[in-house]
Amino acid sequence: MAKNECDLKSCFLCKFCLKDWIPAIAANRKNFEVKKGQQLFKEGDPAAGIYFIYSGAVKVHKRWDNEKELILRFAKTGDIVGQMGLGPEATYPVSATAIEAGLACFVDMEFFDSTLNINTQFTKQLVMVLANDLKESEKRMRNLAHMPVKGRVAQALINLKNQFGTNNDGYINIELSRQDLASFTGASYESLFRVINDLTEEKLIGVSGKSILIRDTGRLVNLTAETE
Amino acid sequence: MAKNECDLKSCFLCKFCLKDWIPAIAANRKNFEVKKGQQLFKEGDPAAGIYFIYSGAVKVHKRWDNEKELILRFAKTGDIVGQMGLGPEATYPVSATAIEAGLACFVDMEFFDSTLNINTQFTKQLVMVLANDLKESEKRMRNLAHMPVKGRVAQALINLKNQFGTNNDGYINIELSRQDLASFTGASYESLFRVINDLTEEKLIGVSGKSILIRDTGRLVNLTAETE
DNA sequence: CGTATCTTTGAGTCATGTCAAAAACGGTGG
DNA sequence: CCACCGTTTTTGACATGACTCAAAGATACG
Repeated sequence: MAKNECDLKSCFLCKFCLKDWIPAIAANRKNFEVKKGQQLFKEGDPAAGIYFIYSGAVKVHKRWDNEKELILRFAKTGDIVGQMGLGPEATYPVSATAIEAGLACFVDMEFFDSTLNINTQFTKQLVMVLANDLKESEKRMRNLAHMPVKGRVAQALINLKNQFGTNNDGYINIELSRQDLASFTGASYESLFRVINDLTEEKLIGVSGKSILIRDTGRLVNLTAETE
Repeated sequence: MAKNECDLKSCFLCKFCLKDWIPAIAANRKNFEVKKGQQLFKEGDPAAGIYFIYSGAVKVHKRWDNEKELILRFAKTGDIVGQMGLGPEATYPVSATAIEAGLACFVDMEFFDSTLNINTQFTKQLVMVLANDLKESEKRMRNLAHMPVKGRVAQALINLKNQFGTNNDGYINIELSRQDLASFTGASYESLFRVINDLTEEKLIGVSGKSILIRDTGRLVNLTAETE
């Protein structure tokens, strides 16, 4: 393999980049290992650049009140993190923290920006990614406003299953702390706990340690529609 | 003015488009008047294309439950609507309805897509717009999860003032029904009503019909920080 | 084996939504 | 100009979902 080609198949950056631009990427990217719990950046930091996740998992979250936070979304292999640092404001509006060790790639904003100027296909792909994130965000926003906690937990579990898939036993392929799951659904720790209990008793899900198994997708989906 | 040049200064599409692409735009766009209350599209509709708002005001909203909705954002002169129709899903995930009469421009998805392929500057601008929308959306999401209604109303009023400005008397330059204001803050009609009352009594705002005047920005901003 | 960190449970409180009904408003047509 | 009807505003009472607080069990861990 040529030294200046991307050796990582799931590199969003390389996948959609011009052939003759790839050497420049190789020269400008910084690959590095990420430890569990490591913070890639936090809200308020100067927006230094964009991160591409090769492996592992990262939570993107936003604080409220020094105590509470909301997890906005998760990024895993092939996803981008830090794109909200784009635009005139020079700081990240959110934080990004690894929940699973892995490998990431950093590209500084200046180089990223020049890529956007040069590479239409890449920029277009970014538009698609952002449009999708926006769609998801607006859907969750609506849910936060109108859907009760139980439905939101159901929705969160469905989303997690879609994003991370399941292992051999059918358990969702991500281990989240209860606290993180609560922050992801926008509920308190205790509320989440009780709902998880309910769902287990009603046999909609199964729990083993931190792993969660969806037993009855149909009824879980019903919870997300509720009054309809 | 040449017939094939864009005659509308606030056309996002033309402003960032290549000179030699503008004739193609002129041939492919459809300008039309929008009446108050007119629905540009509704969620579930096939994503036919993108709308550019020249004048007037449009709300972008998402239903819940046939009764309730959340207003996600407003679009006015220079803004784009329908961009969430981008991507593999062929339907709009939201609705767009005029709250003020005005002028809009429609470009079908196919042509829009080919513009994205050809015009890097335009595509890059779109990235910036989307990144900004995403930022705003995620902020509001966090607020919906953790900020009490009063703070959200305060935030909504501040946002409206920033987006629409004020008229000679200092009143925010948009007339929203109370119902719409409630849907925008993610609260019930009655809750919104009581909060507006409170704020008026506390002399943070003034109300005249549907128009609202911000009297004390400082204390209003405090409400959005609350416990900090 | 003791200390710290999570889990689990219970009880109490409060913010917000719901429901219902009265009052005010606005337009329309006679 | 007024009587009427539909809509929006305003108010009160109430129900309840969800958060908070606090404390007792577990579990991990050095």
